[in-house]
Amino acid sequence: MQQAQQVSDRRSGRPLYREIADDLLAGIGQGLFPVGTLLPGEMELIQRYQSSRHTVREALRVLEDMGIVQRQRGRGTLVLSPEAQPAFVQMVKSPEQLFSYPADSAFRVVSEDSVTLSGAVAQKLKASKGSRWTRISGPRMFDSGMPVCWTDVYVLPEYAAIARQLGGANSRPVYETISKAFGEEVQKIGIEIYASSFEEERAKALGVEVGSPSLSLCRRYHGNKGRVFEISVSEHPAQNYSYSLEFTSGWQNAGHWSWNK
Amino acid sequence: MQQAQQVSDRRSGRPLYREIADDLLAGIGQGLFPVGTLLPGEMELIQRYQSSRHTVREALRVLEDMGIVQRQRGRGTLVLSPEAQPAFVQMVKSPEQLFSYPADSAFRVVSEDSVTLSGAVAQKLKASKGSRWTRISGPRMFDSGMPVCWTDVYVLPEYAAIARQLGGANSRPVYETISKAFGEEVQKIGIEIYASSFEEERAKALGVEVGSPSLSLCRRYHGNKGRVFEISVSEHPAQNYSYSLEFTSGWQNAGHWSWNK
DNA sequence: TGCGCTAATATGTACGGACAAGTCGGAGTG
DNA sequence: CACTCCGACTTGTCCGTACATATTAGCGCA
Repeated sequence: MQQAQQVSDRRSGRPLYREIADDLLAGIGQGLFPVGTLLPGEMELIQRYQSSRHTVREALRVLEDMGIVQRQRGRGTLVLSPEAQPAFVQMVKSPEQLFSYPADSAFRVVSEDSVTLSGAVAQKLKASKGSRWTRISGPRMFDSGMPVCWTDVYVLPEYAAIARQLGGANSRPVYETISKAFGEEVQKIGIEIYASSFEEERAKALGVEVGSPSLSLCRRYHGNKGRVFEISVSEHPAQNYSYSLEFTSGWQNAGHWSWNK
Repeated sequence: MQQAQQVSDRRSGRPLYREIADDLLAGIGQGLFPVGTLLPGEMELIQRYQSSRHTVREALRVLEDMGIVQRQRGRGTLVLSPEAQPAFVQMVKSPEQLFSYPADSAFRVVSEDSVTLSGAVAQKLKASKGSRWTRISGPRMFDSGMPVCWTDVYVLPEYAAIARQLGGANSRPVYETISKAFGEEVQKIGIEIYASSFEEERAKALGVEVGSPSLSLCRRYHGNKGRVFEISVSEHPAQNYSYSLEFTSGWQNAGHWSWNK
């Protein structure tokens, strides 16, 4: 069936380049073109499918956009993955949207200290036990006086200086402040969401009942070489905070970045 | 500068189609082609840049992959966004991973009834007040007896029949069962996460303390024409459940889905 | 006014050709 | 044996053409 000299009847209503892509995909899935090997060259595919180079390249482009293959000039088309990976993708225009802190709220720094992570905290932050961080803590309140959350921000000791730039008039996210000051480019953000309940001290600071449910978000920011340079933990009163996401059906894709040297 | 008769010198080392894409991008950013309007047609761009249709289309394809424009046969190229949007993208290979329910757990249906949404519930589900749904409720437990969560699944009345296929041996997600049985293709999934505390009835069913914190997830599944066909609400005991996400810097992309009817 | 048909226009698909540029192995040379 | 260079091969870029198909506006007609 697959790899026939010609792709079936051509009355399917599907474009030829899609038929070819499907056929190649099936061939990859069946092990005709194992992962890690090179696909037949364009010229060979042209003969195989009795088609034009343009059409064959269009088919290969589809596979590339799906993340199935990777093409490289002068070398060939490398098989990366055995099957189509329809992916649900969430889009966030900027890391800022991962915060979604209300604009009419402000962060107030109440403490800044240097800490060495104990086992329990290290596990919660997914950081290595014994590592040293500068911790900046305080509540975020609406201008109206309503509490937004309590936040603990952990940054690398060498970035401790940014503590003085936070709070008050500066409503920019911490990662952005660090990014500008030290040239860290955010490459990845990990978020963990869990529920808990407020212990006494923080409940008092936010003016909520002790033991009332809280929604906590732990965000880990990876910088230039994948190194985690900031971890923040925010604890929100449950009744006025929720976190929403939206995923859209699509393909994974890796394309159109600047290969140019 | 932008929209010159020819794109600068062509000695930049960058491919012509990228130069054209950059030029169009600059034009969009400067308001020459406002968001919501149509870009000049391919033929006009060919004249403008003194290039071939193939090259112009390649440039437009770049913009489309970046999410800047959307192309539509017979209509034109619509400007969607004013600028390149390096986006943080979360990839989930399949909607199934949005569940991440442990394999060694099972859903037990304890009730199935037809409900008309009251204002409060409708607001929580983000559905219209007064709309009718079939609600399937029950706990999900580990094989060991530990509670995973309590789940309320709301499906369109015409899909009520799937209730009989749930629970017990069928550990597949509800959306998948509906998808197969009725041909709904999941196009979008919205998730809202919030914290709450267990009320008596469910606390008893799951064997947790009344009033203990819970992590709740409300998932809304959009089907063929964007219509919501399933809403599920899961309430997890906080101490043994967290939700984690990972975002990677990349391009937003929307391509190669099956437009085919 | 409202409807349906038609023509113009836009993008999608598919064919053809040519040259550029990167990769890799083998022939040739020291 | 190690190194360089060259040529074969592969994908990238770019040009040309033709026809298919979806959309829309406008015309004609009831």
